[in-house]
Amino acid sequence: MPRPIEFEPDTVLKSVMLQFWENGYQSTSMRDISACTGLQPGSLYLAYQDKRNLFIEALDLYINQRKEFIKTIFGTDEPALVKFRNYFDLIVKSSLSKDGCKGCLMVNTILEIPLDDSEIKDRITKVFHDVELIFKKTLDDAKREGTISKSKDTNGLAKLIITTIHGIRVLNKTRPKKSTLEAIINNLMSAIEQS
Amino acid sequence: MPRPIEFEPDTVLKSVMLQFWENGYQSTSMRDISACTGLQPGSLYLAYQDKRNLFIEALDLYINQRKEFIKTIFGTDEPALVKFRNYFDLIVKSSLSKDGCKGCLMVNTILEIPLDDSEIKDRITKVFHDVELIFKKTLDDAKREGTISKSKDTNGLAKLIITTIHGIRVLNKTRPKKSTLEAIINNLMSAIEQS
DNA sequence: TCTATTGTTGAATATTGATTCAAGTATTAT
DNA sequence: ATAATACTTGAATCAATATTCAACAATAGA
Repeated sequence: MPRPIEFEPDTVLKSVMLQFWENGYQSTSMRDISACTGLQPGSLYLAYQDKRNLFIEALDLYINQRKEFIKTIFGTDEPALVKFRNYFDLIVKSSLSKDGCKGCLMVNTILEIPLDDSEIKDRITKVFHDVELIFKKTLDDAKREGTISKSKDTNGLAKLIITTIHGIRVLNKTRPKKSTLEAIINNLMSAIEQS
Repeated sequence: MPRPIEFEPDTVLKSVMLQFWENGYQSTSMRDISACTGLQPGSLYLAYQDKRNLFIEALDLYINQRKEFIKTIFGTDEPALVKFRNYFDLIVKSSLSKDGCKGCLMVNTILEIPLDDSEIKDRITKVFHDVELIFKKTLDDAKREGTISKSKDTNGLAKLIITTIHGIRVLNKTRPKKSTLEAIINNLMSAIEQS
């Protein structure tokens, strides 16, 4: 009976996500969103309630993409240290790409949102924690494979790794050179492998 | 001849800086600034031209405070590795304080400002670079003191350290536990000292 | 005391923002 | 075809924003 939707939800949400990623939450106006999606305010509000909710849906899309990305790297049966090397190489590669300066939407968001918006903050914090856990498990694998010392604090090392990744996302805003990123990664890899 | 200024510029600029630090550039309105300083719009605009310029002056105040902080730690004649330990301890301490979740105004800002605002971006990038250089020199001191291996890549290690600090500033938004921060720092210290 | 100069006030302005809504439109079941 | 339903349109609304300005006030030199 009803009139069918004219836009493709996946396409629209992706455009919205890219817009928020590039300009941040506050600096993206509903008019920008109207422009980049081709949807009029009425359609946007009917489909997504309000700006904040639209943002959350866009953020979720980003988060799911990231989770997929992590899974494709750490879900393989490669040696643990190779997984890290592959992951770091891709981080460097994306950092150097045209869009590298956009950083990470989760990192950008957690710094931008008001301190009291715990819904969004908790969503992002949870992802950080999940990723950290994947790092820890992979480091434990490395122990079992005999490629890192049994005495390593894999828990703390996992925390250092994700913290460094966050730091690189900050650094990306300054358009770092390839040699800079590689130096960071090489020293981080040394910290993982050493002793 | 002229009527003298009624407010204390240092006090006003400090209030403004704290406001921007807590809420970010976009989320701080001129009305907020009027409220937190007690100055009326007319006075603010006469003294500081516009919001962006006021922000830059507040940012400069923050930057100078940070430079002082770094100088008090790395300008001493303590052993190089003790300087780093002292610095990290203070980072942890401030991260755990009530205001720790505010992060670092420079990090917050470089993520929030539009990608094309190179004046502010370059100002912050330069500070990051200066700090990195202090780290590198201190690491070179450590080599001379014989507390780290001569084969260490002090340049890259300095980059890893500042990147980790940036990462901690991101992490601070998630209200990390003391043990988390200490684990990161301990593993970073290991990376500095090892082999 | 008077005047030139600069600081202060807070209401007014002009712009932009998110959001709403009345009117129109496309579909499908009848 | 028609009715019922849900989507689309884009102008209208309402609040908030940065900024300006005319009136007033305080100082210091004459």
